[in-house]
Amino acid sequence: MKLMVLDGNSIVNRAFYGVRPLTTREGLHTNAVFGFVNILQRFLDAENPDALCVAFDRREPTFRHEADPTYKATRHGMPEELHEQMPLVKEVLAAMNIPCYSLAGYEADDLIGTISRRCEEADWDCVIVTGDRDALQLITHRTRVMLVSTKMGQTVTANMDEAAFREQYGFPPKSLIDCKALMGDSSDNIRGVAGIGEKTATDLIARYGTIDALYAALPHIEAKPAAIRKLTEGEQEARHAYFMATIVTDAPLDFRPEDALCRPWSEELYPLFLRLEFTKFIEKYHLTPPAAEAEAAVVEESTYTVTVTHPTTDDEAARLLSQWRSCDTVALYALPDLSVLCVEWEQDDAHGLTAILRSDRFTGDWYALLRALFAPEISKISHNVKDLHRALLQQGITAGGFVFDTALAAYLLDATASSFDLPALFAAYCGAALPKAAHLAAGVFTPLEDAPEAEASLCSYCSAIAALQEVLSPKVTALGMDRLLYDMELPLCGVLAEMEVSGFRLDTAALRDFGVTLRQRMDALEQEIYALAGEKFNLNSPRQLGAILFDKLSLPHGKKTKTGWSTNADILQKLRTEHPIVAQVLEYRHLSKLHSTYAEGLLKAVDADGRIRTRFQMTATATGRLSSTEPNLQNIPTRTELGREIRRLFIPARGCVLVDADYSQIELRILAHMAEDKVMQEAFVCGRDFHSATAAHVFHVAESEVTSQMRSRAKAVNFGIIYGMSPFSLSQDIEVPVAEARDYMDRYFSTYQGVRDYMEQVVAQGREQGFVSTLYGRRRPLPELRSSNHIQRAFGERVALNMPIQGTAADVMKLAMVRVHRALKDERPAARLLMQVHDELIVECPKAEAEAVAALLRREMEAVAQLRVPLVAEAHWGNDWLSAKG
DNA sequence: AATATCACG
DNA sequence: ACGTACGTGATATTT
Repeated sequence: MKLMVLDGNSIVNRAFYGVRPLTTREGLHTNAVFGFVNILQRFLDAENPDALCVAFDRREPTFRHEADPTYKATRHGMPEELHEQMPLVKEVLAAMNIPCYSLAGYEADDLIGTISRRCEEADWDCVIVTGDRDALQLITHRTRVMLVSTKMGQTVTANMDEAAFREQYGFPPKSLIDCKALMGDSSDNIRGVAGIGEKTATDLIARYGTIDALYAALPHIEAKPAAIRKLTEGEQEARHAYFMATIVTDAPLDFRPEDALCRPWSEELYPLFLRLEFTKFIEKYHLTPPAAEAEAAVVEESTYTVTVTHPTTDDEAARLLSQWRSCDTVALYALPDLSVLCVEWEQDDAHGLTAILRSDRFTGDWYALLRALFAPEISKISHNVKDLHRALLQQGITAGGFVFDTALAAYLLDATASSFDLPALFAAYCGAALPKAAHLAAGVFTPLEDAPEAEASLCSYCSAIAALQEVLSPKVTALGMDRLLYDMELPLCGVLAEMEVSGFRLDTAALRDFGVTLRQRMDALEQEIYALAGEKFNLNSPRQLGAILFDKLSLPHGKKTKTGWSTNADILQKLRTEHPIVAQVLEYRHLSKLHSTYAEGLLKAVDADGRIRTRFQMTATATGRLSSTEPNLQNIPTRTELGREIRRLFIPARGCVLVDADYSQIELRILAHMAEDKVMQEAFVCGRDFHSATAAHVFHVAESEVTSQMRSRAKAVNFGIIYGMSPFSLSQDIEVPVAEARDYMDRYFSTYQGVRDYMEQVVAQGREQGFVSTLYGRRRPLPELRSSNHIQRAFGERVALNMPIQGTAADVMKLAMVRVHRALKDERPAARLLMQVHDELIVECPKAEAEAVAALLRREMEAVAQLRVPLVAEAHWGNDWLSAKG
């Protein structure tokens, strides 16, 4: 039999500092609980013990404190965010039916010592899980310690048994107490023998085993006279330290190993994890609501859901449509291909009327039904409205009347949430789980009548949309985000859907050729590299490359990664002069990226009509930006000559041109506006080139005197400011000493004092409010700003500086897209928006309209906002993306 | 599934 | 004494 015992305080501590801050939507900190459950689960899986328990310290003083008031006096108490999580950890353990022990006057260590001895007496094995090396003294032939530590942000464990201990220390585990008696322990504030450190102590104990033996032999031991004197003078301290460092193994604890035998988890775990928003765990362990609760839900549902109808004829549909037109709103849930629709609405105080419409069972005109349902006259709330818009557009229907989107609302409330799918939102905001998505399982909805669980889950998803809207919409209003939702995000859905459907034409033949050329050059380089290395290896494996560069060729290595020495471009760039192989590798990497991601990658995504269609994600970023996936068209190369060749292959439809418009320095302009920095605003109002103007100010020269180096450094600082840089990171970027970088920053801030004050203010306000926000009220929660971990706090500060700027720019662009779309529809209906790349829009239009469309783009983009500096957009056009960029 | 690298704004 | 810019997504390798 085997028992596992955890040092609760030690593991919770590690979890707290190891896991980034997590809070529930209510603001409850949960990172330590999360990390604790993770660690616990990991060891349960690995050890599979028969019994399990956890020991905790008490807050009151122990017998050691009574013996010595200075014991642990240098420790500071735990931070509040950690403290508030201790009861939660214990709640979790209680719900898992895992016994917890603590005892007045004793530390967790003493209980663990006692528990391990009781195990041994009962002929059980014992595994101790802790991060505290002190526990190693408890190792015996039956007791092991799993020592948890953090290496490079990764939790690693060392399995310490008698052999492993002896190998590391050179003496038996019990002698660890003797060793500590001599060297002391600074973390517990135990002094030990003055002047004896780790080295001497380990050495002496390895030779004599115990302090008793050492002191008995003291007069004639082999050691420096100074050491002997120190030992003689320090004997009393040594005896005291021995007492302090000894873990008690016979505490008066009411415990037998059988008491801790593993039992099944209780039903309380589900509601608890739901409250902590640990939906990942709920899924992983397949937790389900307690039976009583499930019953209640069924009862509630049966009184709530009055009727489910299955209209199949035009007449039935027409009756429903007229009802829906008179409704305030209807909730709508649809399968991705619109083959099944579920509508829920209220009428005359009857709740939860539900209709399920199936294209395969519908005898009337399904297309006409779609047109009518998605006309603006029916106000609809749904989840992922953009995707509905797109599905409808593919059937030739331009939808209207979407008045709410549960995913977008939840995104506005907390853009950092990990998931915005319906079950996750329902769990977080309605506190209950949605039944399994049986209606989404392949083929289930064909015989719907024979699959009642599929129909039930379909209805409950639709119901969840209605329920979520009730909860979310007042929250959105309360946080002042109505404009963001109703005037920005919702109108954008239709615009993005059209862009996704339009796609971007690609010169596929030329792309194929380009890929072949790249492949040939890669093959040649590969051979040269193997020749230089003197052997063949996998060039795409950073690990194998590292072995060649740093082991075989013994080039100087820079940074370490988790698996070896870093071989990234920064490092290789610095090694360029060391060996000819380096430049070849860099060249190979460059070609290989273009080949696999762009040549091959894009070809795989081209549709039959020669156009490539991305998907815009509206809820992916923490700042409010869009993202582009499958394929990502927001990272098409532009920085190298060869890379730009890819852009040349993005072309307009026949008879058309591409018009490309981008905002000039939008983020810096927004900074000048938000910081109300008069000097920076001035530079934008009259300045021709903002980076030169900055350089002139910072270096105290006339703008005509600015050299290209001065300008490029000023530019680096300008960008760094937006990212919340430190002198160190600036120095890395522009490759100057840290002191010089600091000097630039000092000068920058004395030039732009408004920016300096703004930066202080935005961090302070973020810390107080717990979030930062854009000009339009978009928020990002920032629990990191209150973290007691300085690395996390520093990260929070950089984010606090960046998000309002990046996010405001994203807001401006979203408004611009809605305006541009509307203006094009009104004035240039033959033109269409194709792409957005954060500060850039691409439109495809008839050749003859290029100039007019360019003017329209500039006009609409600049008119979005009236800032204290001009908002400037530039537009060019051409026969491919590269030339259209101007 | 995690890691390293590199493409973009 | 730390560890280093913000925000993304795709690919290939390795576990």
